[in-house]
Amino acid sequence: MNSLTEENYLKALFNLSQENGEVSVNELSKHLQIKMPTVTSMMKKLGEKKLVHYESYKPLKLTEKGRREAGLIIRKHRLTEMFLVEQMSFGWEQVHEIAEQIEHIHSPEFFEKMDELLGYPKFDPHGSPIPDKTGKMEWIHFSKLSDCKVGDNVKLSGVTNSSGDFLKFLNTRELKLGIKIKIKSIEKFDGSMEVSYGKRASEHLSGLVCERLLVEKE
Amino acid sequence: MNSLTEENYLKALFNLSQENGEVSVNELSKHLQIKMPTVTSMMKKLGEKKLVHYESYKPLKLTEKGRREAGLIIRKHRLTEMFLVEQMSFGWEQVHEIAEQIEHIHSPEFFEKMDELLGYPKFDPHGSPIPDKTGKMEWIHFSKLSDCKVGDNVKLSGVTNSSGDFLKFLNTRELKLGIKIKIKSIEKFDGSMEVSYGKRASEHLSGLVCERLLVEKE
DNA sequence: TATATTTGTTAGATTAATCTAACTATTTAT
DNA sequence: ATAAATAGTTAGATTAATCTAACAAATATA
Repeated sequence: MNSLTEENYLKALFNLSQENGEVSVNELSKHLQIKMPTVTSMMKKLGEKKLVHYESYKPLKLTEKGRREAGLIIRKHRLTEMFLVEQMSFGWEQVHEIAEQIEHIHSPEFFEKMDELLGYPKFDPHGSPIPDKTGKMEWIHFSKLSDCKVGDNVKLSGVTNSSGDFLKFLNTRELKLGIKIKIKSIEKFDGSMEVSYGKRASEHLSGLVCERLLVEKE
Repeated sequence: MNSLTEENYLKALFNLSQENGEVSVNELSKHLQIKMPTVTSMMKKLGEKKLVHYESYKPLKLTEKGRREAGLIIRKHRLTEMFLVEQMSFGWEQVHEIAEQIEHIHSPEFFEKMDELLGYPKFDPHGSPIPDKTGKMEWIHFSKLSDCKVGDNVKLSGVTNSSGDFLKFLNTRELKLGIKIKIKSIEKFDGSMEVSYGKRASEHLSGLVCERLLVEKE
């Protein structure tokens, strides 16, 4: 059994290694806001538990076992977010903080029931995939809105940032998952876009926002 | 903010002091399965935080503040049990373990929402009263079935023990809250009873079981 | 390549929560 | 009323998770 603290390290490693599979001590330290020596010693401990491949001065990598355990924590987190939105009518901007705590509950039956009540969802309210019961996660190929071209018609399918402030901003613009967006023009130097969607004929989205919106091309 | 550990001491004190308002270090130690010296030192700490009246060799008493904070934890526990039974269709024998963990979640909105979805319940699935938002709990005057007389017609309104085994036993006998029970005879020397209820014309209940069933006289 | 910067590790201290062993106070029973 | 039993406390050790200070390795830069 892993401690709550260990679970948080595993989860952070899982999330950070999404790109290249490797994470530096420094990166992990910054992400968790925990000083590097503390991270080093935890990595040694997780190394002994065969959850992380640890060697001095080498980048960190989760083992297969580590990836599985981390995936299961993230599964609990995302199922919880979905449950809060779908069954308890929370807004998608409210659920991260609560799920951050509930993901550490030890009760297979509890999450099994959530999954069942939700109809075995594949994505959470922010469009992130929910790992399966073995901790495995299908990786998805959504594009960033910022990588699209003028004239593209796309479907908003996810966000790369679940901070309350960002999601509240999207709420004010009626930007929710599933809507169709048409790109009317792109401002080269700052990456901002002029788009239309729903009842909004013309909206300006900053480069930062476009970077954070994940879309599927039709 | 109290730690999870502190919360568990507060809750235990609250539950144990239901009778006389005072608890011995020994009692608390046994209940929590934590050695007495550890309990003593935690009591000093809670004393400094003004949650407990602590004096060497004197019985322990929660302060007003301590009683409020403990009541709020128990509120979260009981709301959770109710939510698990009513909204997630768990059995009443399954919910204690899960609620034991969820009671430590810090999120007023989460429990507020539960309360609302449940229609502001006053009792949990085992018939225990749910403290209000200020941590105050109405004390209730249910009698034990074992204190009733032959011929009494009573309503089963609560249980004093929420262990899975006991509740599963009640399930097998179709004994659930709300049913009407008629006492047909009492065995003096062991306190066991012959009763009838629902479709069961004659059932034998041991003295131990009768001690644990709370009823309201008509 | 030599130096400076950044990254990572070691050593040692701190805090919370726990324990055991030894001692003291209170309560119970003869 | 004294001895025995029970309850409570003190002292000191342990473990997990954190920190700072000092040092070492790796990387970037001049």
